[in-house]
Amino acid sequence: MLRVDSIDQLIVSQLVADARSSYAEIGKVVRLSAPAVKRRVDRLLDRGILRGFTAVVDAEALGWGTEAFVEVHCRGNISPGQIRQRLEPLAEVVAAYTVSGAADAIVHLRAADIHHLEDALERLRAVDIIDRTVSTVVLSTLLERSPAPEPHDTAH
Amino acid sequence: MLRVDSIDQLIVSQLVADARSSYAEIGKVVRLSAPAVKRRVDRLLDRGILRGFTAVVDAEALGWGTEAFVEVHCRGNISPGQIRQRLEPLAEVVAAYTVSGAADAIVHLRAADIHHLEDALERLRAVDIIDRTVSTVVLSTLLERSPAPEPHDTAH
DNA sequence: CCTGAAAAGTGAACGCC
DNA sequence: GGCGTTCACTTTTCAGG
Repeated sequence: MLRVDSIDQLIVSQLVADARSSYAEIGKVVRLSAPAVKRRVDRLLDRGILRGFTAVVDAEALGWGTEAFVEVHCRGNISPGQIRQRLEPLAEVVAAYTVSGAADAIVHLRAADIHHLEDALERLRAVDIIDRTVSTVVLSTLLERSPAPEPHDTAH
Repeated sequence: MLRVDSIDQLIVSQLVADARSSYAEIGKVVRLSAPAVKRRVDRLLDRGILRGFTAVVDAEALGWGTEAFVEVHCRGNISPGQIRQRLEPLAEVVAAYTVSGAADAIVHLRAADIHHLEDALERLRAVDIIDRTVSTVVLSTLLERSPAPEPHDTAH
C-alpha cells in the first residue's frame, strides 16, 4: 500500500468539502492539471481511501427529527456478525458499533418523532440476542464533521 | 414550505448513493429530463433538504484507526453553545450531541491510535466546563448508513 | 501535460395541465 | 403559474499523443 502524499490529502479535503467540484477546480487548488487530478482521484478510489461520494441530507427536513444512542447488552457470547445481521433490517439504525466496556454495542437510531423512536426501540429490544438496552435521546446536534485527511501528531 | 414528493425522494436517494452521478443519469431513473432534475436538485439545495455533497473517506486508511464515544458531564448549567464552542477546536471531535439523561453531551472522537486517543481525551478533560468523562472505545463498526428519504410510518 | 471529440452542465424559450 | 421539455451554448470529462 503506497503513501498518500500531501497533494492527495488536499484533493481529499476538497472532495469532502464539495464532492461535485470539477477536477479543474481541484487542480487550481493543488496546482495540477485536471487530468492529473482525475488520475489521483481514480487511484484513491481504487485503493479504497475514497469510498465514494454522497449527498448530505438534512435528516430533520426529511422527517427524521429524533435520534438516540442505545447501549445494547446481549445474552451470552455473540459474534459481531450476528449482531450486524439482526440490526441491518431495522431502517431506524443509522450506525452501530461493537464497543469495549459494559455494553456489547452502541446503536445510533433515527426516527420521525418520539413515538416512532419508541416503536423502533421496541423492535430493537425484541431482537432475540438482545438482553437489555439503555437509551439516550439526543436533544441537539452540536457538531458533525469529517475527520481531517491526516491525524496531526500531537504527541512528541 | 412545500412538500418533498416521491420524485424528490428518489433523486435524494440517487444522490446519497452517488453524489457524482449526472443529472441525465438520475433523470433516467426518475423518468425526467436532465434540466428538470437539475431544477429539483437546486430547489432541494435552496430549501436546505440537501445540505451539500461530500466524499466518503476510509478513516482507517487515512490513519484514523481508533474511535470512541465519550459521555461528557459538565459543571453547573452550561448552554449547548458554550459546549459547542469548546469542542470545535479539538480536531479529534467528529460529532457531538447534547443528550437527555445523566450526561450532558455525547462526543464522538476519532484518533490515529490508542495513544492519540488518550491524548485527545486528556485535552477534552482539560476543557474548563467539563467535570468528568466516561469513554467507550469502539472495537468495530457494524453498520453506517444514511436514513431513508422518508420515514415509513409503522405506527397506525 | 496537451489536444480534441464526446458528454454533462446550464440558461432560455416554449408548451401543457 | 408551476413544472417539464427541447434547444443552444459553455464547460468538463477523458482517451490518446
